[in-house]
Amino acid sequence: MADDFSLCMVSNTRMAARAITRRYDAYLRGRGVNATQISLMGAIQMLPGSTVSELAEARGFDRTTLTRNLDRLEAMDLVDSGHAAHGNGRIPRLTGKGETLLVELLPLWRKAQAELRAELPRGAFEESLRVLQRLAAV
Amino acid sequence: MADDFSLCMVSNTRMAARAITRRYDAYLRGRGVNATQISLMGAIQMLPGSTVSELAEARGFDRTTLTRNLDRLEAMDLVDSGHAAHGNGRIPRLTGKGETLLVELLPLWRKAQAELRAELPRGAFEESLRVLQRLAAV
DNA sequence: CTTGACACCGTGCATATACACGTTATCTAG
DNA sequence: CTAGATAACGTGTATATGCACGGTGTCAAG
Repeated sequence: MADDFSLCMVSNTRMAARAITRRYDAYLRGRGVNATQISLMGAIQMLPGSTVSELAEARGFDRTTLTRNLDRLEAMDLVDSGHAAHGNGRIPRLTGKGETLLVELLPLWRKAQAELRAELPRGAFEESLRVLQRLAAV
Repeated sequence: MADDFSLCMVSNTRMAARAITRRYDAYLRGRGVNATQISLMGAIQMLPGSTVSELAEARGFDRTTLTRNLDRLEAMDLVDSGHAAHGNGRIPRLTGKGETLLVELLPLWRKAQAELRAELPRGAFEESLRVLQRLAAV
C-alpha cells in the first residue's frame, strides 16, 4: 500500500488554512468578527457593486456559502444588501457600522500579516501568496 | 483606506483549500467518503497506535474536530477505536471495511494528485507542498 | 487514603462550506 | 401573449472546524 498521504494536497491545503485561520482568529478574538468575516468584509469593500454570484466567483466560494456568511454579517448590522437594477441580483455592501469596524480592526489585520511575514524566511510570504493563488486557480 | 485584502493570507489559504477540496471531492463523489475523510483515513493508517490528541497534533486539527470526524467514520464502520493501556486515550484504527475502501479508492486519489500535478507548472506541485507545510508550521 | 496536578477525553454552541433542489425575474422565439 | 431558456437567488441537509467547559484516569505528595 505504501502511498504517502503526507503528500496529499487536500490534507496540506486544509492544514495550512486551519493554522493560518486559527492564528488570525487569535488576533481578532473578542472584537466581534473572526478572520473569515473580516476578510469577507474586505472583499466586499474591494469589489463594490458586485452581486453575490460575482463575489463568490471572485473569491472561490460556493455561492450558497456566501449567502449564509452574508446573512450573519447582516444580522450583526455590518452589511446590508441592495437589489440589482434587473433580475434577482443581491448586492451586498458594508454598512456604516461595518466600515467603522473594518477600519478599527485594520491595524490588527496588518499586524497579523506583518508578524506572519516576519516569522517566515525572506520572500516566503510573497511566494506563499503566489503558490496559493495558483492552487486556487487550477 | 487602501489596504489590499487580496494579499490577505486567510483569504488566500482558505480559497486554495476550498478549491483543492472541491476538486478532490469531485473525484470521489458517490464513493461513500469525501476528500477530507479519505485523507484522515490515510493519516490514521500512517500513524498507527496514535491517540486522538497525537493525531490532532500531527495533522494540525483541533482535537475536538478530530473526535467528531472520527465519530462519523465510526458510524460508517470504517474506523473503530481502542483504549490506551493507561489513561483515557482513544486510539483509532481502520476497520477491515475501512482498509478495503481505502485501497479501493487509492487509484482515484492518485489520479487526483497526478492530474493536479500535471496542470501545474513543472515543480509547482512540490513547491506547493513545501510552502503549505511551512505555513502550517508557523 | 485523600488531594491536587496532569493528561487525556467528549459535548454544547457557533461558524464555515458545499451540493441538490426549487423559486423568481428577464428575455426571446414562436 | 405564452413557452422555454437563462441567470440570479435561497433553503434543506450534511460535513468540517474550533473554543469553552466539564468529565475521567493516573500518579505523586502529604
